[in-house]
Amino acid sequence: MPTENPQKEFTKNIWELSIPVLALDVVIFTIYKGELCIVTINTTPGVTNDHLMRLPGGILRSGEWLDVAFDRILLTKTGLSNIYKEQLITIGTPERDSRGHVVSIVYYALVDSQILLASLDLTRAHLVSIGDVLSSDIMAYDHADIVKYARQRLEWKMEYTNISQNILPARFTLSRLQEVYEIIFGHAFDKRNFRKKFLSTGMLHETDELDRESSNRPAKLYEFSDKELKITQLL
Amino acid sequence: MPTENPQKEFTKNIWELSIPVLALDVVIFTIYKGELCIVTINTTPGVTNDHLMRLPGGILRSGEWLDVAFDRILLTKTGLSNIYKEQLITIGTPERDSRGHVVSIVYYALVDSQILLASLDLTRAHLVSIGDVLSSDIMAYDHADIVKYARQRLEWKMEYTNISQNILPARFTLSRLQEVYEIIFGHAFDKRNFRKKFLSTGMLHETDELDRESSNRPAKLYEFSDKELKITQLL
DNA sequence: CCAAAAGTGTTAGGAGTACACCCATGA
DNA sequence: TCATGGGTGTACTCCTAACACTTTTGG
Repeated sequence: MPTENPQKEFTKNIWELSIPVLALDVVIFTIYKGELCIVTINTTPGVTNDHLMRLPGGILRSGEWLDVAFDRILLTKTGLSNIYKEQLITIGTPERDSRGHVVSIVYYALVDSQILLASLDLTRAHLVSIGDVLSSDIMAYDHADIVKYARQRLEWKMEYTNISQNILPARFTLSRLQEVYEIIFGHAFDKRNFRKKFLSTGMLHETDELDRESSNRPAKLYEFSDKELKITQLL
Repeated sequence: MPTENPQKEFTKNIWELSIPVLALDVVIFTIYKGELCIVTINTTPGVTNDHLMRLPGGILRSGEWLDVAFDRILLTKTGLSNIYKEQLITIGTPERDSRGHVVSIVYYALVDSQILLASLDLTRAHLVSIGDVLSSDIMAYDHADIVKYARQRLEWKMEYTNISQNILPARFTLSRLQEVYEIIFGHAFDKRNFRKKFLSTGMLHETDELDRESSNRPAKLYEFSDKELKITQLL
């Protein structure tokens, strides 16, 4: 039963209220060692089968804006902050969590792996490849289904928007951009056509900087001209 | 403060709880008298400025599946049942409702106007054209913004799926289908190209029935071959 | 027989796709 | 000088878009 002061014993009593509890979960995508990966955290021991992973998530507080809750939960669960996100879906099946009725607002997010690794708290969070998530039962609740759905949405969005900039560093070579697309779509693209298409959209801006990392011919570095989401058929 | 028996005094006390209240709202689209319209209901007197309309909506109950809540709220607020819907977005800005923090899961739905008019409870619900919704301040809260967003999503979905079947009767003429597209997109399409394109997708199935309503040459009636959502570039 | 909507093909231009060689650099 | 990835153009095919007349019916 609810207490006289619900704010004080928040986590203890919310499960006993007469309305569903609102949670927020996020599928954080990055590209790491040539694979599309997501960030997972350990499940609370005792609540689900141990050894299972879950998506970073937490409970929304009263009066808290969704964006604020997102940042708070992201930071406390993974150590990350200020990453690109979009709302994906809200899931409300009552049986999802054994503790009570949880309705979960799910986001997906994109982050460059360099930025990710610089602030990810590896004592709590891990990187798992999409292949592993979808082929083995390592995710608790229905989180593997959510990841599958998020991956599909990501693919669609990559086809007709400039969101790929959020999974890359600010400056990148066209070969790297193409590699990102090939990893996410799971097949190769023709180099000349890919460049032609992408450059013709006007979404990219050529810098006067060269990539000096490789021991081959240095590649030109590009950046996206618009930081905002822009819609253009790409592939 | 919460009572000893929150279930009993449900609507009175939920505003005082420590977590946000979850609501469900729906933008119901139909085509009526050559215009794209939505269903609105009156706002509760005293809660907002009177004379304002709002989207049909209600509070989600604990343990209630989203689909069940949707059907319940739809029926009690409008008299409708069993209509096509998709989840649109979840909005959680704390200031939306003056009574407290409401997080609202918004759906959009499509229904043929004949079916709509057969069961819509006109004492509580009304039809308003999209033009009126967007050009005048007749919607309470942020509901006009939601409608605008829903209309955009509808347009996108019409471009590459077979959802238009849900705003039409089971059998319809190609001219009627084209008219629906012209109303929603706000411009004319070439008759021959439109038919060619639509028929080439294989989404339509020609029946042996003719439309005998008009005083002109009777048109063939078609139906969609798949009831499920099917994805194909259309326009 | 007239008015009104149904129904039907062709062509020209643009976009997409397939394809192979030279270039610049560091080791 | 060699290995490696960077960078470029063309031809063919397919899809898109523009366009006008004949057919069928009810009144």
